Formats: sequence, structure tokens, C-alpha cells
Amino acid sequence: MVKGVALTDRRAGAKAGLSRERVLDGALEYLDTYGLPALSMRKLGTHLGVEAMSLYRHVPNKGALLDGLVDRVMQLAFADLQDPPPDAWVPWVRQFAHSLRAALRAHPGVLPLAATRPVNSPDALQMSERWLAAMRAAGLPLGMALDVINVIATFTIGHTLAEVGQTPGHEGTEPDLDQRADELDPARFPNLTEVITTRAGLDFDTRFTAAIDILLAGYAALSRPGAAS
Amino acid sequence: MVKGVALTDRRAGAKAGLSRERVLDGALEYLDTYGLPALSMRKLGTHLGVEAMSLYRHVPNKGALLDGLVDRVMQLAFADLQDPPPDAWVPWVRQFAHSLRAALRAHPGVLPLAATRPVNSPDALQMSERWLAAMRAAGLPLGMALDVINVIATFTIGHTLAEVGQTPGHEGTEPDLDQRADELDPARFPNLTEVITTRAGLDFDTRFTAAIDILLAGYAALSRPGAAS
DNA sequence: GCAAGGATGCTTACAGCGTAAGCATTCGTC
DNA sequence: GACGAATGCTTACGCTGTAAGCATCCTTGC
Repeated sequence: MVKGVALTDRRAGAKAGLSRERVLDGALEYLDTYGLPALSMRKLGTHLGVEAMSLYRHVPNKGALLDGLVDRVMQLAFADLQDPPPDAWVPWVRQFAHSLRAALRAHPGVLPLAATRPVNSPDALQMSERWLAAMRAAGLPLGMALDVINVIATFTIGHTLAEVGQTPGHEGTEPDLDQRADELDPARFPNLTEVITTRAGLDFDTRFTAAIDILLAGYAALSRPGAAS
Repeated sequence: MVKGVALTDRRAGAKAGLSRERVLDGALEYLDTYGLPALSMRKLGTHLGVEAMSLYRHVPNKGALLDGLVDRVMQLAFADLQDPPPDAWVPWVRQFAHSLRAALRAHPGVLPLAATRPVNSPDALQMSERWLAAMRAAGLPLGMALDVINVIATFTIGHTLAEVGQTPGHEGTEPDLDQRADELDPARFPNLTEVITTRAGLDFDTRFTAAIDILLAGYAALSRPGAAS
């Protein structure tokens, strides 16, 4: 190969059609395929047909790229979510929770990032503002509206972390639940063994739904006029 | 300095008093002081007065070290926690939650690890087994006991992630809430502005306590005989 | 038509990372 | 005192994020 010829037959300076959009898209794609630990600037570069340093024209550094990924997934999560109607915040928050969980499960690679990096993008702020306004209009005090959203969001993140950390091949040689059952002494661990054989309490779907409903019922009760304090 | 003289005045092969215990202790200490991104095998080595590769005599690799840290913090979390009494699982789970949160807040560096890495150590298994047995004896069905523990644990992790991700200097130049208030246009974000000025819904303590109590009340209601399904 | 200047991508380079392989020394046991 | 196991050190390799500067292209003004 002639020196100076890059990954593709494009000479230095020629457009590769890169942009912040495309970088983020490529990164999310790469993440979904190969997982978070495999995501490096060089590999993302080759994935996009470009040298690693070219990415820095569109993203200040890797941290900002990861932040962008979180933001993007949040956008996807709530793209189809209308504003909360003024008369029924409970079902709206329920759907908020399920949308968030679905989006996080669809992109498990960003989940650890979403859990760690606070989202402060303008779009996120605007979403929060709209939600707070609408929930307030539905009769919730401002503080309680924020509490509800935050509690639901943090629980959803925590739950989904446990969920995806346990189900797939994950990273490397994490033995999954059924494999570990073989090495579990039924005499010493009767209850754990029974859990694994009967799968009681191992259904993430129903566990999540039940917990969300409990939380919503609780806050709904708190928000009703008769509540003390 | 003479070639061959190591970090301390100890020649190769001489004991440095290293052990898995001391490595983990040192790592946790380093983590609490300098944060997770700063923790490398080399730096931990010098922190312990030892070369990096010496650590590998006591820990198979860095991943195992991190797993060990999570395990250690969990031990600390539940060291003072008795087995659940047969008549009152609700207050016991409440204390479980608060102990877990306290331990995670005491070692924020391990929090992202605890959120990501499932705990499978023998001690953790034994704890779970004992808890399940006792909660069962208290009248909870096995599946619901597991659900309660998992829901409380995952919520606590999610909540504490948000909490510590927002309060301290965090990593680098994350502007904290009050600083961001200045750049927030009150006209476009009236509710967010009001949140920051009145601090309504920003109290992590009461938010956590309230959510835990709601969850516990909900599961207690579900577990009572009259409950359908 | 063409020069100027900004935008884009590439090259090189550096410090730091996890860790495999093998050496040197010391310790525990006979 | 000799020997094998433990322990710690040295060296080395391929990988990472990214700072600095170069080469080329595209756009704009004339």
C-alpha cells in the first residue's frame, strides 16, 4: 500500500462525511455490537472508516462522547412519550418507567454510563421542565413531582442494571444463574436452590412492574388531599 | 540510587507483608482518597510500597480486585445487621436499606462497581440464604422475599448512584446544581428554577426514606392474607 | 479564474495502562 | 545445611486517550 493512503482511498483533507451525529451513531452502534469495554477511539475510528484523531474534530474527548451517548439514548427513550396529561399523572409516570427500561435494555452498553453520568443537556433540561409543569398542573406539589420522577428513574436504572448484568454473557466468563445452580450445595443453601429450581422471584418483568405500581400507588395516596403533613 | 534498590530498602524476595487482605484494604483506601479512575495497579503498588506486578501474587487480575472491593463493602454494610427476626421483616428490610446506603456513601468509589458487578462470593451467598430463610419464617413466600430484597437493593443502588453523582466534585469539572442555577433562564425553565431556589424535592435523605417506606408498605399489604392473586 | 482562509482528516508522538514471562531472593521444612 | 515453595522485582508487549502539527479539500470573495 502506498504510503499516505488511508483506510479508504481518500487523501488527507477529503471529506469522510463525519459529523457529531455520525460519530455518536457509530459509537452507539459499536457499543451495541461489541460492548462498552471494547469501545476505544481507535476502534470507533476504524469502524467509521477514519483515523482515531479525526473523531476529535467532532467531539472534544471521549468523556463527552459517552455523555452524548447517554443523552441520545434518553432521547430515544422518551421520543414517543407525550407530555403528561393534566388529569392522570399516574399512568403517565408508569409509561415513563417502562419506556426508560425498554430503552436501557435496548442499549445495555450505555447503561453503566447512564447510571454514572448525570444528564444535563439542554434537551434533557427542557424535558424535565415540561414534565414538572404538567405534573404540577395535575395537582402534584413541585417537590413531590420531582421526587416521583427521580425515584422512578433511579429505581428503573438500578433494576435494569441488575437485570442486564445477570442475563447475557455479560463480560467474559460470568457464569449465569443456572450454571451456578450446579455448584450450589442444596444442603447448605436450600432456599437459594429452591429459587433456582422453581424460579420464584426471578421474573424481572413482573418484579419491575409490581415495584413501579407499588411506588405509584404510594405517591398517589400521599398526594391526595386527606394526607397529613 | 543504586540500581536494583526498590521503592523501599528491601531486596527482591524480601517480605513486604503483602496479602490479599492488605491489597484489598489498600485498594479501598486508595479508592476512597483518589477515586475510581485514578486506581491503577501501578499506583496501588506504590501506595503499598511495592511494584505493580507484585500485586498479582495475591490477586489474579484487576477485575478480581474490583470484585473483591465490592464484596468487602457489602460485608461492611451488613456487618452489624442481625438476621431478620421472625415477626418483623418490615423494619428489618428498612434497616437493610439504610445500612446499604450508608456503606455505599462511605465508599462512593465502589458504587459504580457494585452497580455493575453481580456479587457471587460465598459469603454473599450465605447472607442471602440466611435472609431468605428468616423472611420466609416471617411469613413471606420465597418469591416475594427475593423480590423485596432485590427491589430494595436495586433501588438503593440506583438512588445512591444519583446521589453521589450529583453532590461532590465528582470527576473533573462537573458543575454542581447551584452553579448551574445561574445559567438557567428563569423564563424558559420556571419550574426548574423554583426547584433550585426552594430546594423542593432535592432532599436525598427524605426522598430515600419515603420511597423505601412506600415500597415496604406496598409489599406488606401484598403479603397479607386478604390480598388477591 | 483564482487567491485566501477555514474546515477536515491524517501522522507522529508521549505517557500511562493491564499483565505475561522469567529472574532473584528469602522463608519454611526437613 | 539443602531444597522447594513463596514472594517480589524486572523487563517487555500491545493497548489506551489525546496533544501538536501537517496536508488536503471546500468555501468564499473578488
